[in-house]
Amino acid sequence: MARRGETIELAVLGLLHEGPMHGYELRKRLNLMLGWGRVLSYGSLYPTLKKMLRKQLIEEAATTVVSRRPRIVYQITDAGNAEFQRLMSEVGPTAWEDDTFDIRFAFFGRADMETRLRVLEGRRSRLQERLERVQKELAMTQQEVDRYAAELQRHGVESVEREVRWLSELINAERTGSETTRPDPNTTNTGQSQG
Amino acid sequence: MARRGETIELAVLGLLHEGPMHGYELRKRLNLMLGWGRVLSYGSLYPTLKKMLRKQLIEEAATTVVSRRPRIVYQITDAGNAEFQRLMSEVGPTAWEDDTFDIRFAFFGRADMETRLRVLEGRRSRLQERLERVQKELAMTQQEVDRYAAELQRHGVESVEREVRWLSELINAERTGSETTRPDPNTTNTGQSQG
DNA sequence: GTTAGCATGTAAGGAGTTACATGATTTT
DNA sequence: AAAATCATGTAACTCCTTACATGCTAAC
Repeated sequence: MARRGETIELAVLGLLHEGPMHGYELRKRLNLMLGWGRVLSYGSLYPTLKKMLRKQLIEEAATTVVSRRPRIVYQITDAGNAEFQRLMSEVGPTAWEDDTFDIRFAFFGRADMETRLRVLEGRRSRLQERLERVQKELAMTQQEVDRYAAELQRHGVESVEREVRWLSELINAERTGSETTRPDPNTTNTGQSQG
Repeated sequence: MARRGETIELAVLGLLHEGPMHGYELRKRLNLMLGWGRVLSYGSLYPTLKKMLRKQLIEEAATTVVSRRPRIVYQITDAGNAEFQRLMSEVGPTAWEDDTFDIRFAFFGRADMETRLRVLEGRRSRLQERLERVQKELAMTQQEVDRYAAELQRHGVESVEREVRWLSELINAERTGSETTRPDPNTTNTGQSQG
């Protein structure tokens, strides 16, 4: 079973799928990819790379160009590929928590449809359970909630509901095989200058 | 400067504002309040309560009814009130990260408008910076992104834009003093004890 | 009278950040 | 030549979770 710490490993394996990369670049790509929350630190990445080297999930690539800069370029091994597939198709809580779901989703292109559907549906079920639980408890604890606390609740519920709809669209798209998730290019966003 | 760990303390202080409570109840309320991410564990809460006792931010309340159950009821002290105000009005990164922003927002009813605006605007600026940074890097790294990775990006941007709009509405409501959600008769600041 | 849930705690350990330390190379 | 950024790494520390340990009380 995947411990939480394997999230970084999965991300590294997924990125190295695209081709050899060195640590610094991995960090940049990773932060861009999941930049909506935390930022991955060197103190976390480099030890992980060392560990993955030991486990032979990755290996140092032969330097093609004679060192412009002293850097260690990593590439994925066969064992690494196998581990990537194993982690991607894994079910259970670790697969649909916020962070780890995002990583998995980003690498969906390398997974088969069965896996994609399993992860998407698992995530959706989990969010729906959260919604039900909160709404039940909310109904039970019918206390005079403060205005701001109530607004936070409302906003939270709305966000999760939106996420559920997004997942449903994706699941539908997978099932029908239709490529385009959104046919209309003019959705209501494009952040106007709000003052 | 507030370390990250003071988030739980802030939450406890905010909840105890409503009245004395014991640990088990605090945990339930907290998990309901910020149930959208992690769940607070006992191993985290109880040591924090002990620590807060030592710092005299809270104290054991005299048991009014002779113990139905053996439980320790805590209530907030004057020092705790002061600390609560200090934490609420604190600026800087710790105030507008995801988790800690939610807590602060939930207790806005106990903060003055100046503080509320500062926190809301700080949070909005931060999200806008993220958006700009990501979109700039996205434009720079004009690589052929995989379909799923692109969809994840799009969804992420959309979510943050939505959050920014939400914050803008709230800021506007604060400024005009209009209470769009409901006309709440009295949510006066400077938390009144109920006893 | 036994199960389920209330209630409080501790010990061990995981996961990751911060701060530190070092040096090369590109840009100004 | 200086500053910025690229690039790698380590040590200490923080925060929190998991798992364990204990016992009460309400309900069936």
